[in-house]
Amino acid sequence: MTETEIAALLRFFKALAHESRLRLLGFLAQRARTVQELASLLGLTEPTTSHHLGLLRNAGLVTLRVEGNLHWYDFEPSELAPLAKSVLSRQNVAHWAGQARAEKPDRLIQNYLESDGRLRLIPASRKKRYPVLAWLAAHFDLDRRYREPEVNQILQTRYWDSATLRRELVGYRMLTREKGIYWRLPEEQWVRMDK
Amino acid sequence: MTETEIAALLRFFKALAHESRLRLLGFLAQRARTVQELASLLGLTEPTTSHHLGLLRNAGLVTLRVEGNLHWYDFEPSELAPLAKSVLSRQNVAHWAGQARAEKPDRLIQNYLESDGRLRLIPASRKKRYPVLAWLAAHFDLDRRYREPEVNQILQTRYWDSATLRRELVGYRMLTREKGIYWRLPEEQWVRMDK
DNA sequence: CATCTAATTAGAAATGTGTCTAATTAGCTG
DNA sequence: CAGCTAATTAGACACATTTCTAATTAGATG
Repeated sequence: MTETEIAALLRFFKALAHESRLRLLGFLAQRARTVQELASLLGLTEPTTSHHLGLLRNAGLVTLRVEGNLHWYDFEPSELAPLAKSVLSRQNVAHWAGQARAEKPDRLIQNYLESDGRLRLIPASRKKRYPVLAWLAAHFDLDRRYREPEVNQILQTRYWDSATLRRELVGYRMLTREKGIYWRLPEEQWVRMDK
Repeated sequence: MTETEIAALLRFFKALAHESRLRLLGFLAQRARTVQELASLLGLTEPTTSHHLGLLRNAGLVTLRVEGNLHWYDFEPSELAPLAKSVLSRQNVAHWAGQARAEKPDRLIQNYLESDGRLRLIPASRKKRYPVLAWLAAHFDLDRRYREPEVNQILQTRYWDSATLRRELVGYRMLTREKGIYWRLPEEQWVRMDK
């Protein structure tokens, strides 16, 4: 086994040898996320989060897609991390996330909220609409079924046009519907940000 | 995923996140070894080696079998390390060992050598004879074939009774013979110390 | 049982890693 | 282009890990 292969192996194991990074991978295995969202989920600052993401990227465990100002990281092991490709399934890794930190909504969402916490408007650009819809989806329990009036009622606490929100949520597969009954889908089934 | 499962996962990755420990695992994947032999192979002191072995053991990657005064460690992942069991084959891990450090024979062997480097006697106890025979086996190239007189000649540089040594080496499957031709076997085929 | 040997444990110095604040870069928005 | 936003980079400090020497433990040997 060559010098560089050992070095790659070492980078790989070192990347996984810290709780913050396991949790980061967990959240990324659920769906692609931006740095500030991850920082808020973990309760760390953005520079620290950025540092950890750099290590994960170096180990070939995550990818980065830059979209304007936003950096979308995703759990996507490369050939650099053959062990990861064969062993770490998205499903399993998603469980490493653990408890998210007290979810004060991140700045991006805050910008679209009134002081009373209601939505000012639905962001026009796809890349800003996505996190806002994700935040709305979190208003629903994963294991509960809802009838349409209930869905509307919940959404109306956040925005006057509940019908549009409902349609958008279904479009992104954050909610789904069958025979008039709605329920929330787990994040790994959402239409991915980057697709 | 529970608190303790994450903790176990973390112990596992941390155990693998240091070059010395990857190399230790490499040497152990070849065969069971004592602390002082490992220390000598890595070029570390015994306390340091002992410390690393403790971490590996805690992570469920190696086992320890005490035999009198000697502690035999072996690469033998437990259920504590499910990832290891499924992914880290003995064969592959053996390559992590890398270059052994300048092999000044360890104390145990030194005790059986004259000042000129010749063997004083063949240790009577199985557990001391084993490392001495391993040291003798290293006198032979892995990829070469030897005729019996050659084998005797090499062994006679170390001890007067080459015939007994030759028989012992074959018995432990450190050497093997077919139609009067001898060759050295890789360590993973030796009769294991602990069996 | 006195002594020797292999290993571990204690404790200290050196090195490495994680985290923060402050400064900087790069992209977007009016 | 002036100002704003998301992210990274720099630098400093705290915390954790590695490694050593010295002391201790536990088994073997005469």
